[in-house]
Amino acid sequence: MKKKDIRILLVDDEPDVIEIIKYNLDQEGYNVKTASNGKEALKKAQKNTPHLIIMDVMMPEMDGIEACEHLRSDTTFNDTIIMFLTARGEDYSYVAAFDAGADDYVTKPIKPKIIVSKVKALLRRLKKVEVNQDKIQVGKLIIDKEQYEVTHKGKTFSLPRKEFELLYLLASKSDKVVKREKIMEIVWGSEVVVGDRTIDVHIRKLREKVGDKYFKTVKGVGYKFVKPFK
Amino acid sequence: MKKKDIRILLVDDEPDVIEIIKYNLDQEGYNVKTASNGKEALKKAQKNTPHLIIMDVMMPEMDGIEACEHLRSDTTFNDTIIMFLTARGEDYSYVAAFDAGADDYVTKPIKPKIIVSKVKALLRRLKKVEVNQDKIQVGKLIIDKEQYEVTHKGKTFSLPRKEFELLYLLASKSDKVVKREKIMEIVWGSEVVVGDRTIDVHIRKLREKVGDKYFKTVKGVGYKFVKPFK
DNA sequence: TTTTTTTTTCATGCTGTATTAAACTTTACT
DNA sequence: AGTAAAGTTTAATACAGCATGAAAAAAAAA
Repeated sequence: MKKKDIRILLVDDEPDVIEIIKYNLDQEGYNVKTASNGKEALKKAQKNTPHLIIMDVMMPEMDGIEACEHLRSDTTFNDTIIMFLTARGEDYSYVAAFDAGADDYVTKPIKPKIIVSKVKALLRRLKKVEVNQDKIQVGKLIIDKEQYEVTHKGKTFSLPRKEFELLYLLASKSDKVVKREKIMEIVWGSEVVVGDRTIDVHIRKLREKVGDKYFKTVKGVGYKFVKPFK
Repeated sequence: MKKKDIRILLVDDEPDVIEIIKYNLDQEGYNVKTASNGKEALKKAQKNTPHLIIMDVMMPEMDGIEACEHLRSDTTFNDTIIMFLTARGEDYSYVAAFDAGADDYVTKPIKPKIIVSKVKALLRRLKKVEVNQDKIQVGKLIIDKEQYEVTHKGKTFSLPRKEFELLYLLASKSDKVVKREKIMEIVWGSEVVVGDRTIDVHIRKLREKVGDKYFKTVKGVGYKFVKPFK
């Protein structure tokens, strides 16, 4: 995932704090939204599903602890990391914050360097969570068998079953030729008898929808999924 | 996972620090091992694969940063959370620690309450994966298995058993396709033989009652519960 | 029991997918 | 180059798979 695709929600009632942190995170290239209290934060979070929420504890309308509890009860935000900001010396807040489900805690005054460092560390974890065995990524192409969806250059679309399975098969053995008989066996099953042209036609569809360059035909043998740059 | 099955490795060269933290974590019921320098820590970690390592930065033999780098280069410890301890005022260490792959950072002097709180917060993620909650919230939809009730946009209503179980199954795997056979197996049980259309009809009921947008059909495969805003 | 609710089946029509046929193009080989 | 074999492409057709309405069957409630 690219930095600009990482969504951060910054919540504080003090505009100064917002400004300085936003500036530093913008510099790093993150996608930063802001809110000025817990209630607004919840709304924006619903729309946005941020990867990371940096939130002041003390705020009007709804404080950070309460907002955090709300977020933690919604599975939508299971993977959202919540980091709190607070003034020094409110020790009990530590406990309350972590009990509410916070992942991290920073005391004011803010040191931008530290915030950025922490953000990087917290997001490192995010990347690991993303891993899912049924997902193949080749260059800009992501094939997700769990969701039965394909993402190509940022656009997500679904494919008919046979087409999807054919694509998945080829991509999972990328750069290796898959023999026609093998394709037949796996995508169509060994009992079903369909003509040989059927495979061709499905390949054709994939070339249309996904991109010609990915599919190389090896005459007399089968097809090969290739990484276009290599 | 039970608390006593959560392995924590505590690394510090000062016996006093070890003692006070170990005491508090023992109280909480965690399985705590200790080491007094980085080298020893690596050895014990290899044997033990801890879930969490709490480690002093400054130590003889091998310091925490170096140990952390070693650990981070070994995929065995991909899921191990590393938390650093250090004396106050060494700001630069923050950055070094996080760059080495630390997940968290606590400054001495140690406040046991805070350590325990942080430990809980860090381990919450670990647990979440396994906890079998019987209340799911996805966006504005709350599904309560204990009450067999659903709350949607503030309105609460109950659903017939099969409908509820189907909804629960799909929502608990939201964004993932659940195959028809899987649905059949879980909602109806492997012995019962009912027609394939039965599933369709129940989906229809859910679409009527809960909202069309949540349910996506994946032809030839099954159904998928989607978060509408995404 | 009767009544109501829930679950399942069935029939129909529609949509998009899978398949085949056929004409055309490329590749491999003599 | 000439020819056969293999693959591509287009279009036409068959049909799987599902939504839908209605209604029977089963289970629960009254």
